[in-house]
Amino acid sequence: MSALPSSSQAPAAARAADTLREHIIEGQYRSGDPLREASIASALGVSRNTVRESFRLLAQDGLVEHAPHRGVTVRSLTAADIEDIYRIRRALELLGLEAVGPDLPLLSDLVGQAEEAAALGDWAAVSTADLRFHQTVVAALGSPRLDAMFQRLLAELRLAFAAMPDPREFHEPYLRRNRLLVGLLESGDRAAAAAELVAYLETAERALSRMLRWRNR
Amino acid sequence: MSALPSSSQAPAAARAADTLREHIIEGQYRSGDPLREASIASALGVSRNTVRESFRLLAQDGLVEHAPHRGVTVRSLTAADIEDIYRIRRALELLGLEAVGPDLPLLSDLVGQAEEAAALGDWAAVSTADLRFHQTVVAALGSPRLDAMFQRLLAELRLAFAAMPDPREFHEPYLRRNRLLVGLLESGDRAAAAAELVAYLETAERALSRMLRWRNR
DNA sequence: GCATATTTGTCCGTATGTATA
DNA sequence: CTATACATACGGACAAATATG
Repeated sequence: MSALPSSSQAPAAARAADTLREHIIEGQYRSGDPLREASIASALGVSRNTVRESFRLLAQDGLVEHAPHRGVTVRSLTAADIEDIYRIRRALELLGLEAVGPDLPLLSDLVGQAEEAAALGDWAAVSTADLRFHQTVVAALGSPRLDAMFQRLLAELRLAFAAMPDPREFHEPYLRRNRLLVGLLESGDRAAAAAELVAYLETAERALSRMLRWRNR
Repeated sequence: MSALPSSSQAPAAARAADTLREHIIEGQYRSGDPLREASIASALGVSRNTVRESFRLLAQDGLVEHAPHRGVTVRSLTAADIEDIYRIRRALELLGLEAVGPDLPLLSDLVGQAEEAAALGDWAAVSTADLRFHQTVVAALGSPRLDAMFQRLLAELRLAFAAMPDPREFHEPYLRRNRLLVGLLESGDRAAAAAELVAYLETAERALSRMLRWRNR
């Protein structure tokens, strides 16, 4: 499933990419912000060459954009991006739902993790557990390539999550919905589970595109 | 639709990646072959830094693998890879087929290009036109992300194509099948078109996995 | 539109660590 | 186990493109 942080003995470029990825996901840079090679190099204590390599890695995740001679900027999502992402989510997660079987306890456990994080008010952790939940649904399809693609997709989504003004208001409703979804799956009611998933995605997409429209004036 | 070669004034890393991509696709390196930074740098007349950056770009296409402290090697596909790729092709191209409409003349034109290339015995060009044909089918879905993913998928496939002993025997049958497919679409018989596409993919997958099994002892 | 400052693009030399014959 | 080849990483330098006043 990857998405693991690189160990301390991993290549410097990978470690640099990890810290930058975290900073971006946590919203420490805003969409469109330029990432200057020199300042980041000195901030992370690595050379400019290493920073440039880490940029290429981040570009693979869709978290930054690279424009020749203008450097990289934090990716900024448009309304069309949100639409595209959620269209694909609907298609893939619905397919995945039909294949979910032995992973059900894992899904239930992930909802539990999200609930614990919510109790602590750690909405970043809630978000992480939520995304891992949906990644697990897709993983039921057993396709490494779809897994990788979906992971990039969710990484992009975090850009939008980071821009949400009230994380709690955004993430809290999904706790109950995911719990409900697991219940429906456990009771074997696939049709109802599918309907609930579609409704979930619909709600999230609306909230995000509303935020985007608001943010872009 | 991208996949365009970088212009001569593009960054050196991008140009180097283009050259290497072409070499790999044309089968000048065999699967598993190591790509040595130093030798490639001197061969292309660029610095090792630039070569390293180009490696990161090629990794995005899935054409090379990067192992820490062991450098990059030309990706080698397994039977599981072929299976995964064709499962996704079936799903995406069938969806795309339903959305094909105003692109029909373009599809017909691409088959024409393939036929011309075949007449000249240029099987690499036949392969390119064929892949572009299927890329166009998926493009009918109108999703930039699915387009990008599909392009990576087809780039990986070319690794297997390059390993085919007799390109003509492999590619020739698909000319007629694509022409047939366009005819069925033009006559509006979507069901028959879908069936033909599935049969096409089945044949190709079989041929490739047979080759893989033979090649790996 | 021009001159200047900033930043990226690219190369080189070198030192260190890692894997393998 | 040692030797060697190679990747990793740094820092400095300069050219080229872009942004800024």
